[in-house]
Amino acid sequence: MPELPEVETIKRVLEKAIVGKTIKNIEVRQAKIFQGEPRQVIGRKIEGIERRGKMLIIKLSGDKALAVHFKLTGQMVWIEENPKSKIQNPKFVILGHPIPFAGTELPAKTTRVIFEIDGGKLFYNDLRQFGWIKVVKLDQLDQLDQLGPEPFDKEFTTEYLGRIFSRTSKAIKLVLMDQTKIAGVGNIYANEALFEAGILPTRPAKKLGNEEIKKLREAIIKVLEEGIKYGGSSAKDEAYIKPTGEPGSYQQHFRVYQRAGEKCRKCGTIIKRINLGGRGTFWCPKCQK
DNA sequence: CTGCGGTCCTGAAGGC
DNA sequence: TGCCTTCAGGACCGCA
Repeated sequence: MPELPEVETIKRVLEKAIVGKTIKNIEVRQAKIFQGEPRQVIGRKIEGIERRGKMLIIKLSGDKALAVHFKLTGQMVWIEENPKSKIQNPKFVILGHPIPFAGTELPAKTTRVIFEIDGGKLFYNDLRQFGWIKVVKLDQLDQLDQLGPEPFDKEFTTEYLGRIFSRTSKAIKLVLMDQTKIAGVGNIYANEALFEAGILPTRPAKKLGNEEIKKLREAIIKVLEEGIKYGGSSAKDEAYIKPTGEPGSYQQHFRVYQRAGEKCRKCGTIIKRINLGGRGTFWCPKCQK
């Protein structure tokens, strides 16, 4: 599921691929996914790509933008037309590499929206159709979602976390995943950060000590940076891939996520799993207190 | 205001 | 083998 590092990866790839180009047409294959009028964005130039929490923002000329939320199974795949191809049916390449998209044809059964852009096509695929793409005015972007501070921003301080944690007795993991308190942290990175900080996911937020809060803040930043470094995580049952069609590799570095029954990398104790707020929750009973 | 549970959707996995 | 049920999961909505 695309969380902050996955959306950041998508952002960085698309920045290189489509900024400066014009949207020539939009094919909406699943009406509920695309909210707004395609004709309001057709003909506009892509001026920049940004990320806010788990949302991708495609800034367009004029006062418009496309806001994309991938939810559980959304993907963006950029297929570039090969300008050098002399073949009648132009070969497609992905950012210069003639590799097939995950071994399948595009559009796929799960393709919900196709953007025809100068030089290629951008496919929005979404198996479970929880995601959306909205046409918004630039000045309405902030109203789209009430999001807490970005973990890489300077307001994301130990003091800030202390303040929000002190107000609730909810399990700390649920607070980390609350987008109105911290933008961009989802299930994978909440699990990983709590292991890294040595804190049990079920601990009431208000019971954390100052030293633990400081460690947790650093752990959140550390695991998110790692996630970005490895191009996000394409774990089993997860639909995330980079817009190049390649998977991320952070799943190879998971400390606890989806490792129930396996040995803790630090102490060898068997990793446990429970359901917390309806989400798979993983921890090491020895390393986390 | 907070917190909880239902909802959307599909494919995989489990039960008999 | 095959049908039916259950489950995962981000964010929103309605209700207590």
